[in-house]
Amino acid sequence: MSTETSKPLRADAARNRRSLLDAAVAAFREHGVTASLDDVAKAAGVGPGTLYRHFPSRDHLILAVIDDGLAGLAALGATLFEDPDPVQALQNWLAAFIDEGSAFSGLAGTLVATPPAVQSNACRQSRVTGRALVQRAIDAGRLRDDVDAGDVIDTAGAIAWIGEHPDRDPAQRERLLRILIEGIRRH
Amino acid sequence: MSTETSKPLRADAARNRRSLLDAAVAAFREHGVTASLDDVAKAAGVGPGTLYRHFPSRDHLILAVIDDGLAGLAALGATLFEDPDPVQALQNWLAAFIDEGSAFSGLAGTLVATPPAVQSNACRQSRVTGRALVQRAIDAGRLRDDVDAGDVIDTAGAIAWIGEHPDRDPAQRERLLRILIEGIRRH
DNA sequence: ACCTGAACACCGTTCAAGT
DNA sequence: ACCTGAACACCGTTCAAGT
Repeated sequence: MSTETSKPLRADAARNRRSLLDAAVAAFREHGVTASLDDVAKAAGVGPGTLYRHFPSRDHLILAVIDDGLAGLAALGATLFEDPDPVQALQNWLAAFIDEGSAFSGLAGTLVATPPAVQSNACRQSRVTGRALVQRAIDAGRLRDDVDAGDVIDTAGAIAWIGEHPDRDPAQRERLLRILIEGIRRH
Repeated sequence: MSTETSKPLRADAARNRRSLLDAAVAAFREHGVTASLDDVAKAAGVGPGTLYRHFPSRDHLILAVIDDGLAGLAALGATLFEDPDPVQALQNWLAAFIDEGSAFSGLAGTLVATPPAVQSNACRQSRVTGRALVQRAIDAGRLRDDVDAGDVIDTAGAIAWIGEHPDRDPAQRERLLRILIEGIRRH
C-alpha cells in the first residue's frame, strides 16, 4: 500500500524489507522511535548492514513505517474538501494529523522536522493536503488572512509532541486543538 | 545566584561544580542539550564519576545550567504583575519563557517534561509565576475562564520546541505566540 | 545484487581504589 | 568526603568477505 515508487526488489530483499518494517513497528510501539536499530535488525533476523541498506537513517525507517498512515491522511484530506464547513473540515484533519503524530512516542519530532531529503511521497502529499485545507478556510473568510499554513501544521505537530510527555491529561489534546482553532479563526 | 539551598560544598567540590557548569554551557551551546557528558567532564578536567556525583542525570545538569534564567523568569513575573494590562503582561512573560526555552537546542523538551523529582526551586517558582499570570488574566475576564494555565505554559514550551527545528522563519515565534494569545483570549 | 557480521568509535553509568 | 579512571554494557555505522 506504499505510495513510494521504486525499482522492484529481489525476492529476498523484499522479504527482508517487510521483516524490518514489522520489527520496527513492534519496537517503536514498545520503546518509541528511539528504539535500538540493532534490536530491530535482530528481531527481523537480518544483520545491521541490511537495515542500513534499506533505510539509510532512522528517519527513513520511521517515515517508511508510517507511510500508510500518511497516505491515509492525504486521502482523508481529499474527503474533507467536500465538507461544507471549511473550519470544521480543517479541525477534523488536524485531529487526525495529531493522532498520526501520536502513533509512537517521539514521532512528532520526526513529523515536524522531516528533512526534505528524507520526505516520502505520502509525507509530502499529506502536507499539501493540510495546506490546502487551511487555504480554503482562509479563502472562505473564516480564518485571518495572515495565517500561515505551515504554522498551523507545525502547531498541530507540537500538540502531538506535548501529548508524548508523561502525566498529561488525555483531554488536553482537545483543549489545545481548540486553542489553535480559536487562535486562527476570524472572530 | 542559584536559589538552590543545600549544604555547603568542600572547596574542591565547589570548584568542580563550577567547572562542570561552565563546560556544560559551552557544550550545550555548541551541540545542544544532548552534548556528550563525557566531553563535558573532560572539558571540566574531572572524571565522569565526578559529573555524576554532582548531577545524577542529564536533566539535573540542564536544570542547573539554566537555574539563573529560570530565577530571572520568576523575577520578571513578579514585575509583570504590576502591569495594568493582564493579557499584555502574560504575553510578555510567555515571550521571555519561550526565549529561555530556546537558549539551547533541545532545551524545550526538558522544560516541558521536567520530571517533578528533578525540578529545581527556580523551575517551580517560574511555573507558579506563569500560572498566576494566567489566572490574573482569567479573573480580569480577559481570557476564557475554562483556559488551563498548564496548557498555556505547555504551548509556550511547544513554540520554543518548534523554533528548534532547522529552516524555520525567525518571525514564526511571534506569529505562533499571537495564535496562542488569540486562542485563549475572550473575544 | 544483496546479505552477513565482525570491527570501529562512541556513549552513559558504575564502582573499587585512592587521597 | 570527594575524586579518579578503568571497566562494563550498549549503540550506530561501516565495510570486507561471502552468496
